[in-house]
Amino acid sequence: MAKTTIRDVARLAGVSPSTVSRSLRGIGGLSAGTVSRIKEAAEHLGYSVSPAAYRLATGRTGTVAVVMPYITRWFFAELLGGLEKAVREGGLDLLLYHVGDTAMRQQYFSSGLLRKRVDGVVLVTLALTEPEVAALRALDVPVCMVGAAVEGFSSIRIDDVESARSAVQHLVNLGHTDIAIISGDPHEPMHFTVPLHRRAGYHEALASAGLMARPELEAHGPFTVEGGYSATVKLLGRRKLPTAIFAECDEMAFGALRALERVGLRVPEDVSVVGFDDHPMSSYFGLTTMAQDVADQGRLIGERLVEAVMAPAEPRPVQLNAPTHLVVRHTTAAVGRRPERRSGPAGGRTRPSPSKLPPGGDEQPAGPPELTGARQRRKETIP
Amino acid sequence: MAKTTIRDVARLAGVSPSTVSRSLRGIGGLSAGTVSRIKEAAEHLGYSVSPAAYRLATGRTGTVAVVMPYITRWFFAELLGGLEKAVREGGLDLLLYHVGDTAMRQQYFSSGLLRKRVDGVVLVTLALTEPEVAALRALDVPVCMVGAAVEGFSSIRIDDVESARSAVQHLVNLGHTDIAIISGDPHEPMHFTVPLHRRAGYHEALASAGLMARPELEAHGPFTVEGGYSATVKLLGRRKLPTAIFAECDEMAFGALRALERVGLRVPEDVSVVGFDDHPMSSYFGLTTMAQDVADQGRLIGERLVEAVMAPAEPRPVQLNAPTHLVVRHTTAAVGRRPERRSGPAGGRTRPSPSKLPPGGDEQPAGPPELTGARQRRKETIP
DNA sequence: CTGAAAGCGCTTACAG
DNA sequence: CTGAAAGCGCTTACAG
Repeated sequence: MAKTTIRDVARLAGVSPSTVSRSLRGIGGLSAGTVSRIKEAAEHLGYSVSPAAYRLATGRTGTVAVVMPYITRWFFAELLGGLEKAVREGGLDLLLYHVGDTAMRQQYFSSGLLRKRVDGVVLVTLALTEPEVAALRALDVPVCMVGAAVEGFSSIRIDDVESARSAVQHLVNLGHTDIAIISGDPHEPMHFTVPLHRRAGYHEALASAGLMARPELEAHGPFTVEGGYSATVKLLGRRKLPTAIFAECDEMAFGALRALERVGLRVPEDVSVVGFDDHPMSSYFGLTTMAQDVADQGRLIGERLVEAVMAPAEPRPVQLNAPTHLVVRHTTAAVGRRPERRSGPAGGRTRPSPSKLPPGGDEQPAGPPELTGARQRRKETIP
Repeated sequence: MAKTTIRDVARLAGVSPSTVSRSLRGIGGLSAGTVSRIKEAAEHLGYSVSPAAYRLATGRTGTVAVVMPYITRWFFAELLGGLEKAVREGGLDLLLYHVGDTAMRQQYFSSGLLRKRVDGVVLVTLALTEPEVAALRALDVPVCMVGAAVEGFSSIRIDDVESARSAVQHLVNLGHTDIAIISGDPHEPMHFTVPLHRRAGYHEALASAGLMARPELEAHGPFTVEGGYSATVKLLGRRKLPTAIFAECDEMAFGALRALERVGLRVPEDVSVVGFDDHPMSSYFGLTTMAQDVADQGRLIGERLVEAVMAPAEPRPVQLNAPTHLVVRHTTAAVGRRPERRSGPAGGRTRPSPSKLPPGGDEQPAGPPELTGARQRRKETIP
């Protein structure tokens, strides 16, 4: 059954293989009788074209590659979901490539692993070097980018700078002046641009409010809960305590909330927190955040790629801009709402001892475990 | 450059194409000089074999398919990460297929979309029907399963029944007798077996403790935060309130914690909660849970598939068993630790009014937003 | 409207 | 140890 060839179908239908081929691809004006006879024969034999032969004959693979630096992180899984849907609905197969570090990048780009293998590629949040761009161009297939843009390639992205600026502006509007940022490591080897841009937006907001950017208000770590936790721990160990924290992604914000909780700082009374993404768990935390629709970005760029792959002539690249919007929940509040800080300009607040800060792991002091509690209050804050 | 063929290499190296082919595949005893000359020529021309031609000539695709019903949910994203790594290290490509509903299943299995397209397949948590199994066998390639087992296919899975039983036994050991379960919908159309098995384990634990299974202690929803939230809301709207809840996955447990919080029930004082999976955010919640290493399962079955695909003769299928272990944190406690419930066997507890339960969405009453607070207490419960 | 033939770029017995 | 040739299963000008 799986071995049925176009010749078998031709024989059974009493026509030549070329006719079968044309008929199957719906080409040319075949007589209706012939067409239905062929269709029947093909059905009867359970025939399906050999992708390998088709590829060799036409040069088209019917496949696109998705290349991303993470798979399990929320943003990437979400994007992959949207992409897969669009790509499959477009009738193409999706090849998944994970490039987690610079060594893997080498492999993928310079050694041309994608060559002759795909009809299109989408790169996710990868900041391409010149040689990488050149290698991609040499592939001579449509290339799409998510979260970055390169001349000649289609792309979709949010405005990270402006979105971050606006998130921080929300904090400024609430009267905060000591606004910290927990960001991605600006020196990590993959050179992701997202953290850079969001940090730039943070600085813009500060500057336009006439606030100084102070190094002691910046800390970084990976875009994970743990990364946000440890970055916040660093922040809390310094001389100057922030009254607000901008987290470059929600996962980091979750970690920040955890760290603040552990040292007894209340959110938003003592510290406001704003995140970025609107992760599905953010509403649980009542997290104020800059929302983006990631699955939709995947869908849109996927459709774009399908279109480019299918088109007889490659259409001009387009730069799509995905929207973001601030979702105000309950982790941000005006500075004025923290009455206990009014007692003095500088001395009215006790700094938690950094030495008491626990690591981010699982181990915790014994004592009566209580997770919820605080009924009256919390009942109104968490959906 | 991308158009270089084996003939070009042969010409440049001064040998025949067949020799080039052999040399490149490391076959036969070629003279060292020839080999290096060929290698040089290939390098110089930037030659890489055409996958399509290779496939057509050998019948091997160098590709495996991963078929799963979800992409973004934690378990699946995590598994995919492990799989991708193993598959790529094995030198194979990974084709991703999402089959989200029964209609898509039809497509994938009956219409033989995978035919001649892959050298192997891994199906994730799909409960295959007989025709589907037959279609898969007709593919005549190694098939691996995750979270399910079929005669003749290799598989990896945890013991869901036993693991769930053991999680619930933990609750029994703490003296709980009114133990509820929030489970996957037993009647959803995809017929996933995981919820069924975990529910069976729950019933086993109950039975062996001499406890009655009571329908009013069961509620279900999808394996998501929202699913767990709404299932718990259902639970709390009934006559009989549980003193403990077993959530079939951690995401549901998060939703349960949220719902309990909202009605002012404390965890674990009023209600104990145990989850399943050990999601990375579980330690944040101090959630007691039955842990499994999902990425490792992906890696193991991926290696197994690679091995089967590469082997000259298909090795015998193996059934791998992945371990689980209970991680006790702070959402479970002995019944005796809830002093306020001692006042009376049945009347000592106020049931929260179900009418006050809000929907799972984002909207919440205004009022002073407070997320953390309860400093002294919480600081000891959350890592 | 339909066939016969060449060609896509490899691999692999088969000869030498 | 190395070539020449057939074949993998399609598609597509090229004839008719």
